[in-house]
Amino acid sequence: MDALRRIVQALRLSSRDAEKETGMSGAQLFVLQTLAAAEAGKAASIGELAARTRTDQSSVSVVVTRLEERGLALRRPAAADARRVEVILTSKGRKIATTAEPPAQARMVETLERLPATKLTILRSGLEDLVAGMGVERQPAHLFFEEPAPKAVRKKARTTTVSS
Amino acid sequence: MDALRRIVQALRLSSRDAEKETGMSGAQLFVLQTLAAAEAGKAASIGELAARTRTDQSSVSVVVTRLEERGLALRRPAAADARRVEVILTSKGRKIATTAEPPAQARMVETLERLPATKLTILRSGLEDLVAGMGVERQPAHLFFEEPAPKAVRKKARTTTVSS
DNA sequence: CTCAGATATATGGGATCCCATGGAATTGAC
DNA sequence: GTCAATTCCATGGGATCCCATATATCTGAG
Repeated sequence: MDALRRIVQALRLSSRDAEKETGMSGAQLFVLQTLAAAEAGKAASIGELAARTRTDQSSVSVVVTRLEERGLALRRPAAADARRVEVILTSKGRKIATTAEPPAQARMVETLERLPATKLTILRSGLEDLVAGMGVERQPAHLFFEEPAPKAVRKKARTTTVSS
Repeated sequence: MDALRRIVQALRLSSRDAEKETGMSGAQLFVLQTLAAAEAGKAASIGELAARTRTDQSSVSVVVTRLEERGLALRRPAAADARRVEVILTSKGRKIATTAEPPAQARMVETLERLPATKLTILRSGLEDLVAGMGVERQPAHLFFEEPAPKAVRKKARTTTVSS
């Protein structure tokens, strides 16, 4: 738990540092990169982004507003469902999404790439156990040099947590 | 990374749930329990609590104010150094600190206790590698059924992160 | 003793997080 | 077609987080 707290704090502080350098917060960058990863010709709604980023839709809504203000993304009503908005990357936003990476995450990637395969497997398995033990829906833990996780049904995960 | 995000979100949501039940937020409870753990006859300063909880002193100051408002803790000038305040648990606060535990953390503890010893060792080692790879000062990763970590020099850790 | 540099903490500012809620749109039973 | 239930998202509210800063205090060199 203390190691987790250290990791979380380092990520937070790194996010703040990156913010100073690039003018972009960690959350904004993360949403940008999530958008870039999702756009195989397909825009993402606020709810989808929220599921992908493991945050609440209201938080994503605010972050997207910030991105809009900076010309990095824009909202467009979805054709199939007027309640939905689609979030589109601008070319400016795409450029940032494909080049920027928060330093702490980069270091985590490097560290993981240096691990022996068996250790990495067990680490993943252990984290998976933790996720499962916390009553979050059971899915393989995907580390960040793998494919993004499929969209989780966020509401359901919440329900499970409450019921425990 | 996704597993980490899930864990973090589950902890956050659990903190919110606990808040609804007990009227105490996760941060407040965590500071309370950190205080209770530290008080082998010794009060803690704001800076010490910040180091222990891996958060900024300004955040702890705000949380302690909240605890004071609720009669769970109080501030007292330190005898040896007039810049310092000591944070003292009240009996009310102590009672809560020793009985309440956020559900998600309890579930993490249970999960870890069920792991084979070898797996647990490797999990700890892997997390330690992650911490080290992120440029945080190198110390053994203590999991939460062990002794609290010694006080880290927080400023120094920050410097290391920046220099990377 | 003096004072520059360092330390401890409260406070303001801004960003993010979740909860709650309202308004608009969608869905499907009747 | 009607309408209750559900869904989607923007917005407000409150808590927490870190950075920056001001004020008070401490420390140690001169």
